[in-house]
Amino acid sequence: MELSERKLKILRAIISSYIQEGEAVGSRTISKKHNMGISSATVRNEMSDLEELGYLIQPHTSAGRVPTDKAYRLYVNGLMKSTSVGKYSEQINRILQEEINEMNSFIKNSARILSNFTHYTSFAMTPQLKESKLKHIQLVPVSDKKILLVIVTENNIIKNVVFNMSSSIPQDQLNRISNLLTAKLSGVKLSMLNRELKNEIMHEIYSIRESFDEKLDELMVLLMNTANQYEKVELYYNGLTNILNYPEYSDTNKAKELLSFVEDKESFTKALLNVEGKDLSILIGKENEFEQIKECSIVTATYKLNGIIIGKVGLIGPTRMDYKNVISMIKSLSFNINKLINENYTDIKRSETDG
Amino acid sequence: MELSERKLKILRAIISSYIQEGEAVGSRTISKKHNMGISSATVRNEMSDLEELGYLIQPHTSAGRVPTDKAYRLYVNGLMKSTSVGKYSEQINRILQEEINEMNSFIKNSARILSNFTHYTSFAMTPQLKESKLKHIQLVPVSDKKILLVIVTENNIIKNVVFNMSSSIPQDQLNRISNLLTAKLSGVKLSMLNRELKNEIMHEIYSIRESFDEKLDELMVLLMNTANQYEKVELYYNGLTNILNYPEYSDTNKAKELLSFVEDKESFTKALLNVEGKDLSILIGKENEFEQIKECSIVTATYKLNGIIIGKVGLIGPTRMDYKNVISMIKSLSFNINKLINENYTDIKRSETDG
DNA sequence: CTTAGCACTCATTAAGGGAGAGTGCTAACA
DNA sequence: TGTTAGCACTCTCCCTTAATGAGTGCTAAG
Repeated sequence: MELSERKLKILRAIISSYIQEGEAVGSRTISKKHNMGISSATVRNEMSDLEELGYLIQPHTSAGRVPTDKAYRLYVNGLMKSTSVGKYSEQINRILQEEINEMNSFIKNSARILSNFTHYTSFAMTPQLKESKLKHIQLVPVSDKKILLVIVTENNIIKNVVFNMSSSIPQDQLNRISNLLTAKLSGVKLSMLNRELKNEIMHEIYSIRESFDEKLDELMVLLMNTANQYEKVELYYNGLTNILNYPEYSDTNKAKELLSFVEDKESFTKALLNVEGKDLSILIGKENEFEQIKECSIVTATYKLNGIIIGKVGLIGPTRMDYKNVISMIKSLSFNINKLINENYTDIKRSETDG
Repeated sequence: MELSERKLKILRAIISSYIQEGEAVGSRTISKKHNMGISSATVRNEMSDLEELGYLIQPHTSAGRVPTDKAYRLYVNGLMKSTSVGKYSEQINRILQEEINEMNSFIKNSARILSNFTHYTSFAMTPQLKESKLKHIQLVPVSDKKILLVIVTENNIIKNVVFNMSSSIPQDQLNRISNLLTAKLSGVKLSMLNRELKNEIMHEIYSIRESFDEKLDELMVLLMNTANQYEKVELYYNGLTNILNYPEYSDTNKAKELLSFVEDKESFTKALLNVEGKDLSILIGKENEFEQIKECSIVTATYKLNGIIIGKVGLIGPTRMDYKNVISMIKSLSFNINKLINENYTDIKRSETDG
């Protein structure tokens, strides 16, 4: 059944009001404050219909009405006035620039911006790199038997891993091995590292016959074994306590339940990875998979590198979320993230000085 | 005025009970449950004295009594049965080992252990390195004009900074510069980097006359300018929401006030740095400097490298904290942190292969 | 010095009773 | 047929009142 123009108008008014005030909306409020030129009785009739259709519920008989998840869904799908990329775009761009040099700081900064501007709890995932290609490998001596492996991807993203070797390798050999590995592995995807590639490369390398074979072998094993670590995604939050601003969570137990869920990075990351990778995804209330967040909405945006999604930013708040503002904000943010990432972390032809 | 043996016994019983239950303790409870062989009336007389002496207060006339900060101070200073290094020491050691290779992960892990074992909110500061000496410097090409600077200190701690250069430097030159910088700067304290040292070193280097002077100059300026960044301390939390378990914070506003304070890493770090650097420091209630935590206790332990304090771990909770357990736990933890750090991150004679 | 006894205090809880917000329904009106 | 005024009804919220009970301080006797 299609909703009449008037029903839509009333529904929108109710949703707006509820998002603002957080209290059940009565017919009189709508009739008066939103100058509909319609009496409260008429509004009541319409509201009664809207309730029957599943867009509204009454907390109790003599309360006003509250929008359902279905109503919010309708709202974000088009009922709210569509939002352009927000007015804060330039400001966001400026703040993002401040931490552009290092990817993780950049992402951390993104989360901070989002919660500062929206007053919800924000989060940001660092890039997944399994599809990234290696560009440069550098081994750095740390201590006698510890070696730092620095990986630079073609996206200019940097990863560190420390290895424990069974015996020490002198500096000049480390440099030679670094050059060798860079030459052999550059252009190879991180996700390919842990395959039979190792044997193949070892074969090639053995044919050159260097004097540090057995060490190189051990090194390769370690390198391959820890390859899956590079996929490890970090999650940053900001504004966890913002949740406590909303009357929905004035009950400590409710607040605790939600905060504990969010604070547990592992399960929350899992939940986020499950979210479909659309440019902008909005999950409202019971659309969420996990019980603890079925009264929340999660808005996430992706960021891409060369067209491939590598991470997500977003925020979580009560279903009564200021979607309009939030969406405008998150669009601005992800627009700027994408722009800056692709300016600063994009694939570049390998420098001729390599190898 | 000295407290009589009996007064001390009663006070200890009250504190224990209040730490356990979180509710004002009455004379009857003490007389009965702690089998003192003393009537409640006698206990009342003693409690009245203790109140006059500032060890107890009554929330209201007909409530039992609650220990004051002064009472907790007495308690931790010796009233509670002294704690040995706890029984979980081995378990802690095992868990710490899992993330031993990289300092920041190690510290993050420490915070996790602390909150998991105590159910309070824990925190851990990453090492301050201004007193650390450089051991190795490696420049790694990232993109055309971006260079990664990897610093390894004599403590085997690794720091990364990405620079933007005005022009590109080929790989082989980067290696030569790296070697040069390692040779010139190893043994130098990080805190010395931003001084006139630069000019001195440049002087020396100029005398060697390489072909890339102006780039090196730029690089040195960047390196020196960002030197203060190496001191930047990171703060990790764990179990933020544990605070919500305690009835003291069943009021959302109180919880929010505290959580916001703790969540603000900058000001909280500042607060922590102000704490005197004893092996074990306990700040009870109003002993804390900041208004927002004057109803909390903060227990911190330091960790050292070669006898120098480089960081802190600790936890925050209501003044009604289970000091006995907490102190035992944190002693175990810091003991193991110190042990492992000094095994894995201790100064080592520079390898002969350097330079 | 200790303790039994007792009056007193005060938080907590439950019950009762407006007040107010909002509804549903009906009947009249355009 | 849709709209609206009117009204009874419902239910929450808040205030008051009263009962309960935990715990105290004081006194007087042991």
